[in-house]
Amino acid sequence: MARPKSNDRRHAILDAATRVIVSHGLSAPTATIAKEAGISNGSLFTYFETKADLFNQLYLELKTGMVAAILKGFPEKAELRDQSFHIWSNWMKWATTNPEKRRVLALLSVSDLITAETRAATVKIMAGLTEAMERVRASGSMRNTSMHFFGAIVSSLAETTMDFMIKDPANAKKHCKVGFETFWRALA
Amino acid sequence: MARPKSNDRRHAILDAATRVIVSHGLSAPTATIAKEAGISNGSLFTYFETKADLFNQLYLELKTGMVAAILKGFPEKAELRDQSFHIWSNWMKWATTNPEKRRVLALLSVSDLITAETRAATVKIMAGLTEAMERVRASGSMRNTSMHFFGAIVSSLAETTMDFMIKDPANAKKHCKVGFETFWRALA
Amino acid sequence: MARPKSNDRRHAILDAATRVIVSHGLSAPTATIAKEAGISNGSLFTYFETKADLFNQLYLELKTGMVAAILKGFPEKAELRDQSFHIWSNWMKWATTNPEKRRVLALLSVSDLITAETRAATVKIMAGLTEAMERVRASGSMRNTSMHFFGAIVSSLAETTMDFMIKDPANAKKHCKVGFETFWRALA
Amino acid sequence: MARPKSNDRRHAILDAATRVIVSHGLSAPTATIAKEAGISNGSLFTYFETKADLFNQLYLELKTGMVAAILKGFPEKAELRDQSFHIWSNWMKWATTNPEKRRVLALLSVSDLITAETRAATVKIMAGLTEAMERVRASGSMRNTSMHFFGAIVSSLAETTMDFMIKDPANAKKHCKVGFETFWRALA
DNA sequence: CATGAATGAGCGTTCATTCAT
DNA sequence: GATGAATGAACGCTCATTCAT
Repeated sequence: MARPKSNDRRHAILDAATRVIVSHGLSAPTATIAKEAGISNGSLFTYFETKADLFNQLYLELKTGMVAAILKGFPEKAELRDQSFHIWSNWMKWATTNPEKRRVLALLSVSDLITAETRAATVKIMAGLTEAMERVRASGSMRNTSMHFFGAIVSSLAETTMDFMIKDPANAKKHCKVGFETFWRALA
Repeated sequence: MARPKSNDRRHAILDAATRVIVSHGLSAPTATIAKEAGISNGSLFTYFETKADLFNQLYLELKTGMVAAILKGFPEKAELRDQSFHIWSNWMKWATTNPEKRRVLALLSVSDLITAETRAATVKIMAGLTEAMERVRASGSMRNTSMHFFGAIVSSLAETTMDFMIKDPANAKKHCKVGFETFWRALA
Repeated sequence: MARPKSNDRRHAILDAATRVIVSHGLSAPTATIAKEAGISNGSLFTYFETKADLFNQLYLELKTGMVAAILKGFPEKAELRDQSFHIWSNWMKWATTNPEKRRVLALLSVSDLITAETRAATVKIMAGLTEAMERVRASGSMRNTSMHFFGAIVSSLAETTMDFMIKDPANAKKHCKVGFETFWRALA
Repeated sequence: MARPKSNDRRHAILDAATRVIVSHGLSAPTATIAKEAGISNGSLFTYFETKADLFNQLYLELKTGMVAAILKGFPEKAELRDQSFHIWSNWMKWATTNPEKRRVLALLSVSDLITAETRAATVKIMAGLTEAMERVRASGSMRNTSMHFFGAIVSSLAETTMDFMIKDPANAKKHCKVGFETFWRALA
């Protein structure tokens, strides 16, 4: 039944890609990624048809992990502000704990290697998070604005806050708090 | 500071680069940029030492133009809210009028071709804008937060708003207003 | 002489190779041939040591089949012209009935994958046919020319005729006849 | 005005390709051809857009040269048989003098890299030769057969004869004569 | 100073063959 | 014996940069 395609290897490639992209950007050679993953250049293509395929799957993987981290332990019954803060702080924790993953996600997001299908799949992945946020929007100042716009504003505030938490870790906690308060003032 | 040879040609190249980057991304061949500028591939390198050099200068050029557009007709004596709205709407106008330039600026910003020196130079270019915003910050909810953080938050709200104005031009005016109000709520 | 393992599988591979070569040329991947034969890529190499080996055996197989078809029902006692026509028409029938096999044989013939040994083995395979033709030669205009040359001339006339019968099937019968008459005029 | 594209270099590449194809077949690496031509691998592509382009142009070049050699000194007013013999012997001379070119032409002819356009262009190149042969056909045994078929038959007899002249140079002259007589018997 | 040919390192991908399962 | 993942050399082509004209 032959050596089965190993999930470990698949993940080794994905992890290697993350590391290599951080240092070489999206133009990271597939050969470098393969070497970093401890496999031969050719083997990479038994797990991913093309470089673009690898990057699309990586994007989905990272996004999925991020959303899972954000929603972990979500307090279904808590007040809106507490629910919001839960999301906010989990998000910040994920970003500061995984700055490489965050960086790669950012690079991939603006890359034109990511297909429309992949972007569409993202919507599904984000569904849980979107739903939780929807409740904040519906009862706040932006109740007349589209969820799309609202979500984008939240994202941008969050990303900006993360940037500062990572750039200036000494004041990370403070930045986190200021960011959240700004968010709450703007959107609640 | 290095502006020898024909300035027309230099600008022709910079403009061509903008157009070509929009359609081909940052991996656009220098030869394509040269052709678009109506010069030979070799000539490009008498105006810009390397491709990275060209991109850094383009970045500065675009940023300078953007800031000038934002500050044009700034009402020195007006109330804070009006000053803020002036900046905000000029910014939006520039972005919607020059979507290509904005797109290129965004691509360059996340590119690792832009050097630390260039990023440092940006601070000077932004000085006028920063100063104007500083007054908003100092008297608002973020008076205890660094100007850096504040500026980044403003930027991110502005960029998000622009995205929607460009993506959904039918509701551009509405997006612009909602964006500004969110900004004011968050930061004033 | 090396005919281990399942002969069914061996023939499945040879048949698959014929089909795949027709559509992909001699650069057809062994993996494609294996898949077409319904086996795994690795298995192909338990039946044929190398791709070249596979192609050499295929060449011999096709040639053998062709000669058998040509000689089938050979009228040992008939007149020379009738014997000649028997060969000619059987040859044409084989070619028009098996255009794929003919095409592959042609490709293999000019390929440098076919070894000298294989080419030598061909002589044996052709022995029956050569012998039959020898009688035509010995009593005709080329009686002073080597059998080799004679055989090559016949082949080339035959191949040319086949080309036209296959390319222009509507006139196949006519081409066949014209070809034979040319042959007879030239060689008898 | 920059270094102009050199025709010498172009021909150096074409000649190098001929030599390399003879020893490596059509799968000859472009890098090997470039090195043989004494230029860098990249330079090859300033003269020929793709490998296929190079091969198509080579095909045309070789064919043109062959036809010119065949028609050289064609005796417009001679008798048909003498005209035919002129063509025949020039053809044989070209083939035996340029066995490499002939071999490459043969390989290219059956390759699927040669486009329909190139094959169409061949017809024009051959026009002079076709015309001369047309007269032989029209007055001979194949007067009721298409020129296409006739031409193909002539070609195949010629090619077969060449093979033997090259393989067995000691008897080249004899083979040449036998070949021509066979041709004349068959077609006149 | 303009031109565009020359250079050669570099990349994504393929594929015959091997070998762990 | 069958399977198919693993291997790594090989290839066509690109492109930033240099330099002869």
